[in-house]
Amino acid sequence: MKPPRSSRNDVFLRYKLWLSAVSGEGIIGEGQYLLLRMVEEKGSLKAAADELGTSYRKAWGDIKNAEELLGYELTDKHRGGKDGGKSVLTNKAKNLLEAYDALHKKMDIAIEDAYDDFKEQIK
Amino acid sequence: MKPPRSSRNDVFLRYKLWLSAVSGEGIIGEGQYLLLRMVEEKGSLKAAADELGTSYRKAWGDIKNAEELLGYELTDKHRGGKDGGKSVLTNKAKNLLEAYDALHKKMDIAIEDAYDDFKEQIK
DNA sequence: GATCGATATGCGTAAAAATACCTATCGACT
DNA sequence: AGTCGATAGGTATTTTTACGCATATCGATC
Repeated sequence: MKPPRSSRNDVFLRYKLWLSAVSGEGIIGEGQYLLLRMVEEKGSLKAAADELGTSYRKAWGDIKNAEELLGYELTDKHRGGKDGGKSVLTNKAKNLLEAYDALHKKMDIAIEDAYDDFKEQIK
Repeated sequence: MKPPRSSRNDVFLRYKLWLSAVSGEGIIGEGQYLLLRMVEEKGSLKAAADELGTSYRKAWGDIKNAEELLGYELTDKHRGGKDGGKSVLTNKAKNLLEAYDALHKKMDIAIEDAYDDFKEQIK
C-alpha cells in the first residue's frame, strides 16, 4: 500500500491576526495577547516576561506602544512595596482579550473549513 | 452633534494568510501571489518585478524558494530569443493561485463577519 | 554565428527589527 | 528612614532581512 504522495512536501495554511491602528501599525498580536494573559496570571510584567522567555524591556515597550495607539491603559501599574511593584490588567484590557479570543476562534474555524477545500483544489 | 468618540484611536483588524512548509517556512504569501499574477500578465519575471517595484533578484529568489519547498515548478522558464527570454506559469501554479484566491475570499468574509461582533464587544 | 535581453546566481552592503545593557525612579513594607 | 524589586526609559549592539551590484549563461531571432 502506497503512502499518500504528498507526505514530504505537504503544505500548511498559516495566518496571523492582529489589531492595527489606521497607520497600519500593529497594536495587539499573538505575542501581546499572550503577554497580557501572562500578566493577568502572574500579577507582574516582569514575571510575565520571564515566564515567556522575553526581556522585560521588550514586554514593557510592547505594552506601552499598544496603550498609546489604543488611547487607554491596558494595565494598572504600581511601583514600590515588598515585591517591588505589580501590574494588573484593566477592565478594558480584559474585555479586549475576550474579544480577541472570540475572534481567533471564529477565524480558526473558518480556516479549518476552507483548508479542506483548498487541499482538494490543489491536489 | 458629537462625532463618534472612537474616531481618532480606531482599531482595525488585519490578517496575513500564507502557505507554509512543515518547517514553518513561508512558501506563498500575498507578495508571491501578486508576483505570480504579474508574471502571468506580463509573461516575464523581470517585467513583473519591474511592475511591482521590486528587484529581479528578490523576485527570482522568492519563486525559487517556493518551488523548492513545494517540490514542483511554478513557472516554465525560457532563456534566449528576441526578447531575451520569458516565464510562463505552470498549470499547477495557476491552480494554486485559484485556490489561494478562493481561500482568501472565504477568510475575508469570515473576518468581516467577526469584525462587527468584535467592535461591539470592545466598545 | 553574432546579438540582445531575460534568466540564473554569488556575494557584499544597507536598512530594519529584535535584543541586550545600563541606569534611574518609585513607594509599600519592615 | 532604609531596603528591595518591579516599573520606567534611553541607548548600544546584534541579528535578521532586504537590497543592490556584478557577472555568467542561454538560445530564438536576425
